[in-house]
This record gives sequence, C-alpha cells and structure tokens, in this order.
Amino acid sequence: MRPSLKQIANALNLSTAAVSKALNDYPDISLATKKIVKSYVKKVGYKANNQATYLRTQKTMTIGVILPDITNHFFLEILEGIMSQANKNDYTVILGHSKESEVEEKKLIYQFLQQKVDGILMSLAQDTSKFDHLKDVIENKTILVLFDKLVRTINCSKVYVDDKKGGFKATRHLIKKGCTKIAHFRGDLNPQNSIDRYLGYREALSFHEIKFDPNKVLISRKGSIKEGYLLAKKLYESGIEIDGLFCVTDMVALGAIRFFKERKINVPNDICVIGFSKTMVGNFVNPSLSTIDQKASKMGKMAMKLFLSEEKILKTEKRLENQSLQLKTKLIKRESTSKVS
Amino acid sequence: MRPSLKQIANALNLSTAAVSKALNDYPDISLATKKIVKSYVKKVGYKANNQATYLRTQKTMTIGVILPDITNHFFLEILEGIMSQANKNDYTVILGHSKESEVEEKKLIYQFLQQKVDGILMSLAQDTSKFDHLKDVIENKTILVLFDKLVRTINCSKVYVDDKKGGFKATRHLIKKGCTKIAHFRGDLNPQNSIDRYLGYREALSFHEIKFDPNKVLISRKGSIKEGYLLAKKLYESGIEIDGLFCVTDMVALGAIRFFKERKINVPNDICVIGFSKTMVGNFVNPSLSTIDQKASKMGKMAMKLFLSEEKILKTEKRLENQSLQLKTKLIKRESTSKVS
DNA sequence: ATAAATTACTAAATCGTTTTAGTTTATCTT
DNA sequence: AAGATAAACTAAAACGATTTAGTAATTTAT
Repeated sequence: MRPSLKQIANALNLSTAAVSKALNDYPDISLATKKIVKSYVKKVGYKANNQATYLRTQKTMTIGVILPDITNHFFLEILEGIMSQANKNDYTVILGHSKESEVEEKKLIYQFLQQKVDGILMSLAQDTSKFDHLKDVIENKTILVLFDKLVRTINCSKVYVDDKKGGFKATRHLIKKGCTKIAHFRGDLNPQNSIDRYLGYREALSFHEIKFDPNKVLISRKGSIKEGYLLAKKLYESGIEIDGLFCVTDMVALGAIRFFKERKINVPNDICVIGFSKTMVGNFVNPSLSTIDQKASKMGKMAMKLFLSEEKILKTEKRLENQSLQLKTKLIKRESTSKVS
Repeated sequence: MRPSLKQIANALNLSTAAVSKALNDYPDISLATKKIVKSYVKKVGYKANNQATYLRTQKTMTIGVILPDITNHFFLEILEGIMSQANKNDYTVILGHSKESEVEEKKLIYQFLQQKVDGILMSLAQDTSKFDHLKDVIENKTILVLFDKLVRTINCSKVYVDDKKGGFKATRHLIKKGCTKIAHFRGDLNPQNSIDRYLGYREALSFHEIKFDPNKVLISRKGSIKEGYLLAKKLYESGIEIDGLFCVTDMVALGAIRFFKERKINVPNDICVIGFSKTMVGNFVNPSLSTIDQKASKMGKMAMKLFLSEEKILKTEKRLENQSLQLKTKLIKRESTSKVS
C-alpha cells in the first residue's frame, strides 16, 4: 500500500502541511527541506491521492470523451489524437459511447459531471436535437469542446472540418473525371456537417455550370452500409441515370458500391463513387474507395489543445473563453474514381 | 451547481448523517424520513460526489481498461462489450492505450492505480515480457482481469479464447477444402495466443496425417498488413509451394492476399487463405476473408462480469478470488476459402 | 412505576489532501 | 537592546461524503 502524506510527514518529522507545500513548491519552504522531502517521496513511491486532492482543488485531471460510434474508425483516430495529447499532459481519459443516441449522450454527460471531469470533449449523436445538456455542462463551469458533429449555437470550443469545401472537392473531383450526372447521398438534416457537404456539392455543380437536379439527392439517416445499399437500389430503380456519386460517408459509399457490383454496374467505369471520412475499410475494398480525408488524428489533438488552453484561462481568470478551429480536408484519390476521362 | 449533503440536511432540518443514512437505506432511519429525503433529493437533483464518497468507502466505481491497439476493431468490440456491462452496473470506464508497448502499459497501470480504479481489465501488449506491474495491481488489492492476450502465471481472473481449437478449426477448414500444402504465418513467441493457434495448426495437420513442414511456418512479430505482405513475398520467393495459408491475424492475411493479387495468384483457387479474429475489414475486401470469430463482444462482457463477481467477493470476504473463462471460437466461411474441392 | 430495550436520530471523527492563518525563531533596523 | 521584518515552519479548517459511538424520546417488560 502506498503511504499517505501523513506517514511521510511522520517519517520526516515534519507537518503534513510542510510536506504538501514542499511537493507543490511553495516559496515558504526552504530548499533544503524540499530536497529532503522530494527525494524521500521518490524513494517510497508516494503519489498524491487524486480523489483527496480533488476535494480541495476541485480538479480531477480527468476529461470525459463521448463518441457517437465506437466502431467507426474515424472516431477512433480522433480518440487516439485526444489520448496521446491527454497523456502528455497528465490527464486521464474517461470514455463514453453514445451509440448515436441523444438519450445515452445525456446520461453520459451527467455521469461525467458527477465524476467531476475537468472537461468534456465530444461529438454529437446523430439523434441529438436538443442541447440543454450541453448548456448544463457550461453552467457547471466544465469546459466543453465539440468536435466533428457539432452545433454552432452553443457557446463552447469547437474543432471541425471545412465540410463545405470537402464536399466541393469531392464533387469537383468527380466532375474532373468527366462525370456530369452526379448524385449525392446526403446525411440527415440535423448535424451541420452533412448540410455543409451538401452545400459544397451544390457549389461545385454551379461552379462548373452543371444543373442541380433534386431527384439525384437522397437522404441517409444512419449513414450505414445498409442504407447506402438501399439508396443506390432506390435510385437505380427510379430510372434516374447517373455517372457519379458522392456519398456523405464512406459507409454509405460502400453500401452503394455493393449494390452496383450486384447489378454488374462497373465502378468506376460506369459510375464513379467517392465517400467522405477516410475510414480504414475504404483502402481494402475492391475497388478501393476515393474519399475526403478529415484528418481525424489531428482533430483529436486539436480538440485536446483547445481544452488545455481553455483550462489555462479558466484557472487564471476564472471564466470560460472558447475558441473555434477549422481544419482543412484532403482529397484521397483511389480506384473508385480512377476512370480515365 | 449541485447541492451538497450539508445543504440538503439544512434544508430538511436534519443532520448530514441522517440524510446520508436515509439515502443508503440504513435501518435506523424511519421510513417516513427516508421518503422525505429521497423525494427532496430527487427534486433538487442531488448526486453524491464520487470523489468525496471514495475517501470513506475506498470505492470509485471506476474501472481502467487497457487496450494494446485501439485501431484494431477486435479490441473495440471487446471494449464495447465491457462498456455496456459497465454502464449497466454504474461503473465508469477509464481508457488507456498501450500501443503494444510494455513501457506505456506500465505507465497506464500506475496511473490507474493512482486514480484508485476498482479494477483493471486489460489485454497485454505484444511487447510485455515482465509482469511485475501486474503483480503490483494485485498487491494493491485492485482486481485484475486479463482478456485475450494474457499470461497464465499471474494469479488473476482471465477470459480467453480457445486459440488452439481455433487454430485447429481454421486448419481443418483448409484441409477440408482440399488443401494439402498449408503454410502458417504465426505470431511472435510471446503471447500465449499465437503459440496456441500454432499448436492447433499442428494438431490439425497431424490429425489429418499431413506431414508438418517447418519451412512453411513464418513468424510475424507485429501482426500487420505490411508484414503479411512481406512474409508472403518471402515464402513465394523461397520457391516453397503452397495451396493453403492460415494466418495468425486477419491483418496478416490481408497483407498476404494483397501480395498474391499482385502476382496474379488467385485466392481462393490457387491458394486458400484464412485469418483469425474476424476484423471488420475482412468482410469488405475482395475476396472476403474467411476467419475465426473470437466473439469479441462476448469476451468484453465476460471480462466485466468476472470483475463484478470478484468485486462482490472482495467486498464480503475481503480477499481476491479469481476465475478463468474460456470462450469457444467460430469458423466464418467466406470467399477466400470458397474453393470447390 | 421503574428499569430495560428499542427507535430514530445527532455529534463528531474520519478519509487524504490543500491552504489560511498563525507561531516560533532568527535576522535586521535604528 | 528593543522592536520590526523575514524565514520556515505548524495547527487547524476545509473539501463532501460515511460511519461509529452516543443520546434523547418512546415503548416494552416486569
């Protein structure tokens, strides 16, 4: 069992106060004593008890991270980015999985607040349409950082990708490959991301003077493989002709490709397909999937950095001051759009 | 800000002791008072402060989970299994990522012990060869549950897959498909799992009276796609003829298949390939990858259940009593072995 | 009717730290 | 040499709960 402060103090014939101050480099402890305390502490492997420390300092050195989909490689890369930064700064990461459900998301937030995390870093669930739980985080003087799926109206730090530009890039890439009849499987109406990707799609069309056809735009709610398959089927059976398809996520694109394969429609020669997010799978399928890289790991890193800088301000000035950060996307060209135009 | 016990007590004209006892259903508080306290507490949304509670009870209702590879879907399914069970039982999950490194693993363990987690659920890093940090966990009276990659010699709860039987099943499947010259890309010598898969491979061979050829066995240290590719190349260039390949992981199998594709060697017609672990990617590649399902989600669930039962014993009898659990594997037949024999 | 037992509480200690407000001793002024 | 100042501590309160031991008030037993 690790010793307590009191035991250290007794062993060194000092008060607990002196030991505590020595360890925290208070100026009213002599250098000599500090040295004695620190070396002894090192020898016996003493570490302050976090829970006890919290009681006075109100700091747990813990952050909560909520991911909407733990099976999605994109979020894991973000998590990896967060965790490496967190560890570097001695923060512990508590993980929550909302499973794209607003109810779960709420539960997790209140659990985290009860755990007294110093901050919550999260991406919203597909579901989430009310934001009172987010406001509660801020009211609790807990730092909130939203990444990827977020709402603009909440007053907190945010990291996100330039989805509009990403959508633009994806669509422009298809156009450059010679596609003129380009469909778009967009996401649900709620998270801003899919709206922006859609807007990018429209902007690219109009920029290249291709007429927008609302019949070529279908909505995917879950962003799943199955939905991609079904939407492709629906589009195909409606008789609308296309030669290019931009999907709101890689998963939707994979589902669509699966359907095209079944119908012996060749990708990319008959239809070019591009996804969004650079999930791992996209690199292994046949044909490999072109996509828009969102720089997941960097996003995680940045989210943690925003937290740290907000934390610093909170400590010195006792107020929350947030910041927003937009990251650039990158086009990843692969086989699914490798048609020679 | 959430109220404290004291504030509740003042508001109700009771002592903090009475309120605390009422909430924890002590018998020496009248039913009437309990009702008053509980309904009031519900109304104002009071929740006991975890950190403060810990100080007396020594329980944080928190577990630490260490994964060796967060980008590996297999571990995430395990994590998902752990987390759903954890949430059901009001435990919070702290996540650590050892990145297959013994040094990181150690750091995380001591960080978790300092955080006073009630238990640590982990899978060992590829690297790990000394186990003093595991012993320290137990000496700290913290529950330890190992899953998947583990050491038998440590006295703690364990959940693992019957790797030997799994290796046997995989190899037998190849044999049934008509393969007679079966190679095996085995894992490193350290974690027991890869040894057992290898033993299963040998047992299947001898069971079907196929002579074992040590030249057909190559070692993969990292279990990565790249290594799979390189080992396939090495084997191919050494001129050894094979018609079946059993790989220690799906990733290694994918790498091998990539190489075979490059050389226009048809999978499964020229060579049948089977992996191990049922990673997500395996279902999307072309050809889709046959594999051995390790029931990751169940493994996670069981790990958490072992923790909970050990926790119960610890609470009542003040001692650690561990248990081991072996899960069965399942053969997943897909295209990479779909040769008609 | 009195002592014993039971009921339903409260006071205060405690967990392991941090921090405020002293306190002692030595040093510096004048 | 007396008072002021500075250095280097200590005592004790505090954080927010739980729990042990104790105490009124009421009920039961004799």
